Amino acid sequence: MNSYFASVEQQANPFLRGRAIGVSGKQFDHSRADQAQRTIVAAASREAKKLGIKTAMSTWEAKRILPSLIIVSGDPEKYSEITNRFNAIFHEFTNIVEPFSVDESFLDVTETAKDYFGATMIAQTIRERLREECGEYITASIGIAPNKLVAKLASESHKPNGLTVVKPDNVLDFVASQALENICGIGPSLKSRIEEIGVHTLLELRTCSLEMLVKVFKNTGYWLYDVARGLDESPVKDEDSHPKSVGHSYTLPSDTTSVRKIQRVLLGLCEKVAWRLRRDGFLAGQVTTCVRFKHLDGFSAQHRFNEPIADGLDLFKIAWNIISSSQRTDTSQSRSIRLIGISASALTRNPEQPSLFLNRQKMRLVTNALDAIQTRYGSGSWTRASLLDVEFRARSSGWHYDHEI
DNA sequence: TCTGGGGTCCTAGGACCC
DNA sequence: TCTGGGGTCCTAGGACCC
Repeated sequence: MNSYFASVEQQANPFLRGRAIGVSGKQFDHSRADQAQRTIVAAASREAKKLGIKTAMSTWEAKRILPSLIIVSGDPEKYSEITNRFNAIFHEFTNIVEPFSVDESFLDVTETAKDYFGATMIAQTIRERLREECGEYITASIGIAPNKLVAKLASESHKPNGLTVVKPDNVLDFVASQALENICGIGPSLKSRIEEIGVHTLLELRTCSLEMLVKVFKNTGYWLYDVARGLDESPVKDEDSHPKSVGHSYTLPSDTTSVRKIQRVLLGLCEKVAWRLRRDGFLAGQVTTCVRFKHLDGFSAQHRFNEPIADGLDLFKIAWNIISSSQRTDTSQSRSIRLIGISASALTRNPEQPSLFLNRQKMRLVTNALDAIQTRYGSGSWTRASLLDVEFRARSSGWHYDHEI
């Protein structure tokens, strides 16, 4: 999809059409639009891009470059709803659909299209269906090729609203015409490592022997050898493969050393993650937390455990343990914290077996009831009292989460 | 007084086992 | 007189993608 979040917003709100808009990475406070806020431009409209706005710029910088830029707060739930809609359209044409990100999917149409003409027909029909179902502002660029590597490259070669076909006979020429960094998987670091051996284009990369590439890049060398030739055997994966991790992170409006604030944010994040785990029927066997300090340095640490969990408070206890036991968050040094993140992984399907422990069974009744409320009334319809920004506790000495949350 | 938030995959070292 | 070889799992960090 092209300028995805921005197009969705322009589709939803006619006032925004034809205007330079930037969709922010999180809630944007328009009452303090003149101040620097800790968010970035997650997507810029076509009009904004023309005027120099780039994805991942801070909104502060974007506003400096283009004061008339309209900042719209991002709405992830809305975007993933549209994503579900277009993936449903893709399923009209093949059963093999691999969502690659919120705005990109791979389709294997080998069986349904038969040849490149058929694939082109499918692409054009998909474009019509997108217009019908999602509106004319939400446009896609499509690439058709013998494999995922080249198809992705092709889809990005003509934007917006492009359709690029690379038949097998043209793969070598097409790949040779591309810059190293256009390849999905060659980022700034790998690019400079490649340039260090005197290779600056994909054509030059093709002259490198496999032995040399493996010697320099280890396993990545095999992949680079294939990339230079437009070879890619990786299959289009069916989407029923379940996620590997579920996480949330939050950048505080201002840095803090307050243990209470940090715990409150962490518990809120754990609650969100736990809710998604339960909603999607998963249990987590590993928790990773990450902390970023004032100057953007930070660390992450993880803990694996034997009895998988999907309860917010359980996640919190483990996550807090990780943070508080780390020497790098030593409270005597009380380093100012900017960001807190938590991620649940080692996911397994929840067999819905009744727990052996009575208090676990009771808690399950409570969480089931809370989940039902959340399903019916939406996220945010309940919260833990300890997440409220109110001083309501009588006792002020120390902090004991078992009692107070 | 600058850089969000959601992910995946790989690597390297250490603990531990036989 | 002396510590090989094969393997798994866990952890921290980094690169990369959108």
